[in-house]
Amino acid sequence: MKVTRFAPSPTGNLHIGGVRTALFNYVFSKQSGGLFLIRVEDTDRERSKREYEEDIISGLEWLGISPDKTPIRQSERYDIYQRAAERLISSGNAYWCDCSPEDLEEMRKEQAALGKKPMYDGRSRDLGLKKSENTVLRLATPLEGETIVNDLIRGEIIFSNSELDDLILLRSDGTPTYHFCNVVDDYDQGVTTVIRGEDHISNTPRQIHIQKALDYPELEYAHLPLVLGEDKKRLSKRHAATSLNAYKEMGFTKETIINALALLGWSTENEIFLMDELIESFKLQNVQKAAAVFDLKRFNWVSSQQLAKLNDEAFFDVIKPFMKDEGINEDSTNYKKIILAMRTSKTNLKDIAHATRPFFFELDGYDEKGVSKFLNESLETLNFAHELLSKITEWNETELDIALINVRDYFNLPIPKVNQPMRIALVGSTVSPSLGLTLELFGKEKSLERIKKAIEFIG
RNA sequence: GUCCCGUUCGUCUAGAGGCCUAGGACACCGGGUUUUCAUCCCGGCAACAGGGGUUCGACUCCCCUACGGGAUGCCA
Repeated sequence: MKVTRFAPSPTGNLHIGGVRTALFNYVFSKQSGGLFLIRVEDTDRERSKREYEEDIISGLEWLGISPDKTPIRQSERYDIYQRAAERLISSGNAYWCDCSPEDLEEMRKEQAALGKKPMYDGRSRDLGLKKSENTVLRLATPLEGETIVNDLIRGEIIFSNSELDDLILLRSDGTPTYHFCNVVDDYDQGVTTVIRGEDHISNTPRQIHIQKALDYPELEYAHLPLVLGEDKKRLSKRHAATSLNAYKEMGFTKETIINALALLGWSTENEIFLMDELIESFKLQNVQKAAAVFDLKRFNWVSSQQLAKLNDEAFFDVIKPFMKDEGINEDSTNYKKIILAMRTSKTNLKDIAHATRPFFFELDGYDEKGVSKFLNESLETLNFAHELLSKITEWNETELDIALINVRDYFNLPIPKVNQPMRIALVGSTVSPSLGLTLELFGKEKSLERIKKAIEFIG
């Protein structure tokens, strides 16, 4: 049974890369029948905000990535870190250091000048300093030997201990640092497997040192490849929308987002799947080592496939908020029929909802190309169609199709010559569902009115 | 600078030494179906970063180089 956790710092909205990390953690734990936990790493008091924390947790909740226990918040656990620090001090694994930031700055400069790796040289280590106003607590890390990280995705990664310096556990204001809290909390929460971004690889040996000093058991690690933008730089606002909310607002369903994100760095035979299928087939060992470029086109494709899987009622449910955004309510005439007719016209819910507008609102003009190509030469056709349609009493697709054939036959024209101008008249462009259906959806009155308007437009 | 991670079609990837004439998907291009668009179906284009080894044989193993990324913070 595996216990995993997602440990975001609430310094921004839930990021799409964060969602993927959380997803992999969730799936990995669930397939072992284990637990998925959330821990808010808000030790950076300057940048952490409660609203971000809420955004992150509710975003995951929306996706169905729910924690099995109430999320914990590091800022509320300082006494716990304090106790752990005291243990380290009494066991001789940590010591107080009074070097000022300026001292350290200078030290680094000197080392850099000599072509060495800038790092704290441990000068206070054996001074036996007491805690005072400007002291930080540092971990006494092994000077020799090596630390091996056994990564579930990458295999063994070996670090020479001489590369690592004595990291700060408690700042001079007494607050604990990231590495320290992270290790204490993973232990406290009973985490077995740490799945996180690749950018944490070099942090891992440091954290292992803290673990060892505290006598904690070893953890499993898996470092996920990063998500990149088109230019192969870390995905940021410059490339595309990065927040989960943005994708939600674009009209992607949670199934789409989960599916598409799982496919970033991981693959399986059947590329379209739902959460439980993912839990069944996911293998951490199959996760890619190299970073993956985020591609919105692929997102769109997954979306079209996921939407196609939805039955009518499920589709109405997911598109409802987007219809509302367009100002279209459920009680509008032919609401459901119109949605069904337009279902496959676009790849996401927002665009589909938008595409139904001509059925609900007055046209704000005609497509120019359509006008010049079809409408201008169709005065006679439209007049005739108007006359013919006005006589129809059974206003349904079948009858209307017959009428349209009659128009075509009367003028002996190819079908598009009749249908395209009609489409322009009705929806403003040459794109619409089957014309008989389109007419049916508009209803007799509205159809005739729009054809009339088009005639007037030409005239 | 030093340490660490990585590198297969434009993109996501399959590939665990011979099954590789390197497979699939998205995108793109062409064709078909369709009253338009979309859907759907068929076809096409297109990649092992470079160089050395090891081996009878290397996309697969080793080394070097190049390139990209990360770490090197009293940020997380």
